[in-house]
Amino acid sequence: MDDIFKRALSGQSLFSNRDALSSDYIPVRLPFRENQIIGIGEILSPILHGSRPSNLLLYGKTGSGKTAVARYVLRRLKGAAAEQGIDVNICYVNTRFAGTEYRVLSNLAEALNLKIPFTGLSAGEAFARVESAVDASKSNVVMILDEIDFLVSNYGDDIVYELTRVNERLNPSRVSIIGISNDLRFKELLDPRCLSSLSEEEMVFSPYTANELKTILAERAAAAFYRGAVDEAAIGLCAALAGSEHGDARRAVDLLRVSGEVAERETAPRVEEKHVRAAVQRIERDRMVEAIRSLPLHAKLVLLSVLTNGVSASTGEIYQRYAKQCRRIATEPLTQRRISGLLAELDLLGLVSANLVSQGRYGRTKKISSLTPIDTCKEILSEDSTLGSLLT
DNA sequence: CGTCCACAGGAATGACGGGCGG
DNA sequence: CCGCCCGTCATTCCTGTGGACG
Repeated sequence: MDDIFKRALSGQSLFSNRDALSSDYIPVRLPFRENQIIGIGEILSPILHGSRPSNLLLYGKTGSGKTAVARYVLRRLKGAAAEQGIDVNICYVNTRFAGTEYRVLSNLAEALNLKIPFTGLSAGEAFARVESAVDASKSNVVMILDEIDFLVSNYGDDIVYELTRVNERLNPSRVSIIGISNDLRFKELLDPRCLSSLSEEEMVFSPYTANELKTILAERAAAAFYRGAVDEAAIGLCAALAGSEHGDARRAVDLLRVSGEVAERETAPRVEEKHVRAAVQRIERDRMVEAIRSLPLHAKLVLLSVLTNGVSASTGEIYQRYAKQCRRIATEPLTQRRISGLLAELDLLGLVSANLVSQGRYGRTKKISSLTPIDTCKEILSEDSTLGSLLT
């Protein structure tokens, strides 16, 4: 332990500023997004002479810089407005992290320095409070609704619609909305009345190319690591791995950070390609471990049933097995309908693969097979004391 | 060419633990 | 303390369906 601290103190650490690789870091420069930055700046600039800017919709796949660009421009705008004595409030909410309609509202309220109990109010009441907070602020409020496609596809467009209409009732406060969507077909989900007011302006973010990723990573690396602490080949590999997916910059940056941590832990003098490869494994494993750990009991039981069932099995077979496991630990099994739902969730988490197959005369079912290494999986499941006796 | 299997997956509903304002 | 509303998880009931079998 002393050694670790000593090394950290004596400057053996590879990171000079690890935060530069964290997910909510907004870099000083956003290469390859100049056009979007200027475009959004122009769209929002009416704020500076006291009128309401158009609402705006940003499209693009994950890690294409939408969020970073939006936050970057708003930060600059806020600064410029402050010089003019204009008050700008920025509310950023990631609707998927927020989870529910209600929590989106509560996050918006929080950004306006309004405390809303995390449960207990009706959605209407919560909305009214947000609105009155906006009113009371007597300022320009810009709301960024990140991953807005999640909100709309799960909870409908009521909130979005109401938010776009708030301006009709408020004076002098003004609300403008920046919606950010990962789903390019998002517009189809939206009611036309809502669409026209939300997407007064639109902007598409195309994925970064592998070369662009490389430049971006090099800049981040320069900010985050000491000089010479990262091999250029390692950066190239990070970029290539993330680029082969769809140019996801967030993934690339995460990968680089974890690579750095791996290298640091083995006290390597610099980050090399092998550390990147190890990082890929670690990220995947961590994701899996975390996913399994946070599973509720019955989902774990279902997962266990899938694991112990050889290559692949139908929903019905899994259910039989699951019910048996339940009896062994004296737990009331859930219904098959529910298990079907849990299997779908496990599929979504990537812990299990479920494929719909039709066997004609012999019905239609999902063929379920495990995607996770059985041993690691059991190891994590065995942390749950209620499952202990099932794992021998 | 229709039947009918073995489920998928939507909708409505309810139990539960929690917090609200009065 | 009450009546109300919340989100979450689960149940019940339901309609839908691809294709081998007859």
